[in-house]
Amino acid sequence: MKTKVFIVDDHSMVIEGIKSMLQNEPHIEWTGHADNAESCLSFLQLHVPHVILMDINLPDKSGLDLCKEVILKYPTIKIIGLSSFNQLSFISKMLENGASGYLLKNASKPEILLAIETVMTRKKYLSLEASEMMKKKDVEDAPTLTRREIEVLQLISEGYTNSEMSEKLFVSVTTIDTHRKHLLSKFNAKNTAALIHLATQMKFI
Amino acid sequence: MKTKVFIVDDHSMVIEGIKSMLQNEPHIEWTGHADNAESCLSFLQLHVPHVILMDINLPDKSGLDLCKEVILKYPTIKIIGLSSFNQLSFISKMLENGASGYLLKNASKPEILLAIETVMTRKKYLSLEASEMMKKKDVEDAPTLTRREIEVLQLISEGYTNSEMSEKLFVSVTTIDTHRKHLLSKFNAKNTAALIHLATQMKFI
DNA sequence: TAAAAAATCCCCTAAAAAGAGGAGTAGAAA
DNA sequence: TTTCTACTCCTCTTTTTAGGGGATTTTTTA
Repeated sequence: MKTKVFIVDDHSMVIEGIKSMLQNEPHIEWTGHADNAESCLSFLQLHVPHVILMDINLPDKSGLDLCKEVILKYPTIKIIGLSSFNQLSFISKMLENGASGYLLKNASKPEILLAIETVMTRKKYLSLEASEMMKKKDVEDAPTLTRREIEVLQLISEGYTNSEMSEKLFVSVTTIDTHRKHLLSKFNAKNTAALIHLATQMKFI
Repeated sequence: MKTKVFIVDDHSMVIEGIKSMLQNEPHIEWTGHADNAESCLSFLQLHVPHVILMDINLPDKSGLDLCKEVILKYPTIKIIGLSSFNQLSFISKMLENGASGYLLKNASKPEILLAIETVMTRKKYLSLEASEMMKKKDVEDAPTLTRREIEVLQLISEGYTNSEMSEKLFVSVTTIDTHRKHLLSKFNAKNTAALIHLATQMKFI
């Protein structure tokens, strides 16, 4: 079965570029294109593709809103967000709004084909660059920890209590307590639970 | 410039399959194949390809060792590990030994092309399945949580105390306490810190 | 519809963590 | 040489969590 692909983008260059890449692919059927949200929606009333490659910046409506709308009306359609920018906020919003994938506009032919193939099997596809972005997320505002703090943090996450740590590290319980307080304030965490959650997400542990 | 690709695998079916997929690709030059480590190494003395697709299980030597050896002698060569198994230990060892990528033998044509393209630009490529594996790790022994438990778990990780949660969820503090106890026992965690650490790693939160 | 699972509520005690202070020492960097 | 940072140690009080029970009422689901 051929995968029916549709594209919405207001730059004809992008449309032509991708079209020429996909045109001769045996497993792809090019169903058409639209250069704005309005005409995309009217096309969908006549014909429902499997996959829509959707620009995030459209003239009449943001791709984010269009994405939400399309998914609501046609839940089977897989949407792959297209953008020139590798901005985290775009990527995550697009996925929140129901998109199955995200590609940069300079994506290569094999990458586009892989993305289409991947979303068709009910999986998500993020471009390498995009998934890198998703990974780092909060690494920006990660605090700077001292050697001892990292050590204590690690032990806390393993379930050690203060007194157990003090024995393990040959220091007083109050010392451990101090490190712990410093960790809480550096991470701006209300308590241990929040601390460990943040620290784990930020890959400290 | 064409990318010179070489393959080492003792199954001729795999070689033929991949060869037929890559043969007519304009950017790929098929330089040949070997069915064991020995003949691979002697081929490399005559001709250095850009990319080697390397099986992990070879008759005379493990792909892991061959990988290390090739990288040592020819540091410019990019190696993509091939395996039928999606085993975490293989994947990580292959990468430790200098490989630039990892593909399952049932990889599709676009995925192979993308992998080659990706490693050629000095980046790493892991198959979707492989990178999923790298992510989830311990998901196997993840406990089954109830709706309420997940809800409470989430709030704990955000730093809520029992009394705060009881207000938020309109239940008694003792109820929250019970959910908490169940969480600790389900995760086999000694305390909240260990609980949140495990739950975060297992992507519950 | 009956049994199982989930969610709710309660008791008690002990242990651990949080919050608020202050303070001395060794070593590195300015 | 001074200043800064990391590491260490302390007291005291309050809050929160853990560990041990037990019990009732809704929902699921077989």
